[in-house]
Amino acid sequence: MTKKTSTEWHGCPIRYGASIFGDNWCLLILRDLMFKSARHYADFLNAGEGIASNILAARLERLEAEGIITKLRDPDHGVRRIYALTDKGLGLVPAMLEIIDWSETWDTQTEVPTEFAEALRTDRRALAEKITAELIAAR
Amino acid sequence: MTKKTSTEWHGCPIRYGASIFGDNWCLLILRDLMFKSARHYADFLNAGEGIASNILAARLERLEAEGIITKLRDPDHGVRRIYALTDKGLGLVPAMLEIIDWSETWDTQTEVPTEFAEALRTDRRALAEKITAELIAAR
DNA sequence: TATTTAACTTGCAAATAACAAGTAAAATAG
DNA sequence: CTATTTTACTTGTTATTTGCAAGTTAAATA
Repeated sequence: MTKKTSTEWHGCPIRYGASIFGDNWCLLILRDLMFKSARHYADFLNAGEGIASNILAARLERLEAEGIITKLRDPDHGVRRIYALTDKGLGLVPAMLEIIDWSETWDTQTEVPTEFAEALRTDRRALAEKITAELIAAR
Repeated sequence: MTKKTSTEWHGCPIRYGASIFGDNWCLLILRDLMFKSARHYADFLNAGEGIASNILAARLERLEAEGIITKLRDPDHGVRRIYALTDKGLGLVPAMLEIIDWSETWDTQTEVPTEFAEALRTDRRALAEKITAELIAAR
């Protein structure tokens, strides 16, 4: 039996992962960063999910503190900040793709573009690398 | 650019996934089911994370309502219930493995057994299938 | 110099979680 | 066959978090 014992798994990876992944708003912010080209505060605020401004600020701060995103001045517009995924944040792309695949498989309401679903099924690693490369190019 | 538009991604897979994955306690319950052979209410309650009994009951109900777990009488002990992953729940094993891998990679505190980490890196699909097969055999 | 833009902050009401204790049904012990 | 224990919850209360509406601040544009 593949089994955890409390000694073998002392620093539990799921518990750590849950500190970021186990939060509804963090997941949606990461989605916007990865798949919706969100970069500015207002992008997340107006992403259509209805996140409150104080909650958004708190989550961005948490993600930054965890080293998952960076917050930098926008050189084109000094009052703006640009939020971007760090390498650690980009490391979550494969996990996100798994969740997308799972939702597509099991939730009838979920509608993923055919092209994307196809890429997910046929060459997931390539898709992850493509998305990652694009995000690196854009930052 | 790989990009979501609101029309193409109407039933958003991340939003759906977040309804289960985006919850700390749900993630830990799924972990216990997948990797710690948890089956009974008390197993989750005493998993060491300190979940409150009312919260546990609420989460188990939600997971059951979402079709991710089943709740059945224990034939050996009528007052007991056995909680087990459905096929839909088993479908989350790969996503969980991605999170484990990510935590192992990026969190210094996380300690995954060497054998497990090795299997994760060399043959992830095989590992997912092995875990899934074991869980099916046990239910 | 005055207004607007963009990123937050603040204060408060409502919802959710955590804590401690209690209940109910079935099993075991005497 | 009755009394105790086991197991899975529920209930009531307090603490924490969220959601909402409005306000603040710094930089850009008019």
